[in-house]
Amino acid sequence: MGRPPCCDKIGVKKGPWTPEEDIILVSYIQEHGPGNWRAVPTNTGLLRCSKSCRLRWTNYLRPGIKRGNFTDQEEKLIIHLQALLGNRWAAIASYLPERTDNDIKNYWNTHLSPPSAATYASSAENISRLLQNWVRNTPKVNSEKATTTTTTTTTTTQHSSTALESLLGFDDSSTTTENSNSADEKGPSLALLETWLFDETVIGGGGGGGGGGGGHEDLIDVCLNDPDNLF
DNA sequence: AATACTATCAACCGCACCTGT
DNA sequence: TACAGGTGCGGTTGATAGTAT
Repeated sequence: MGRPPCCDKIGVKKGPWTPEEDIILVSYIQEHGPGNWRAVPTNTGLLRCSKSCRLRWTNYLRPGIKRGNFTDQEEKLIIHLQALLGNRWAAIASYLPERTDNDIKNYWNTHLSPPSAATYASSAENISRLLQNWVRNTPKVNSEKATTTTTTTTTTTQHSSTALESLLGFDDSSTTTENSNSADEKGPSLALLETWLFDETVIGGGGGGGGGGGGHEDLIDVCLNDPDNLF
């Protein structure tokens, strides 16, 4: 069933991009906008495959990308989101608009990956415990917000820890809903979790502290007050 | 000063999903 | 409804820079 490759292997340049290529790509996209990647190599004369052009744009050339070290807040957010969403880097990146999925993925693999993941929430029980704690401590605001999304889910969450597990998809029987959609298309349960996630009292969690800076609050503010901005 | 080792990042590859015909 | 093409995503690899010996 061989599907043809996205581009001819012959005559396609690989490896690092040169500044000249970057300029060509950027000016083309400035003129035509991103999209129709298939046409980009043809129209620009770049000897690159369409995927390579898209990748270069989204990971490097796209305006608004923040490079350099991740802040404490970003790191915490990534850890939280990874625990919730798994390795869905694109979905995680949507919460960090200034970072690319590739960046986040690299950061996770080099700084955070297996040990942190294991210690943070390696098991269903762990997450379930966290969520039970959340349910216990959740201010009404959260419930109300969640309720606006869906009342049935809210009532369910408040009463059963097994339901919490199934919400997260630990129960195989619930995988249909879980798998059918990507994280971008948030179901009610995810909306709940998001609310929990961005609730600073939970994140700050009693304590710890590492110094919750204003930057974190800013980020949360954006998430809570202007979520559209994130997508 | 030279070499070896490690960490980081950019880019590629293949698969899965989405959309149009 | 089925098929084909395009796009997006996640995993992996290779190159380079930085650090230690």
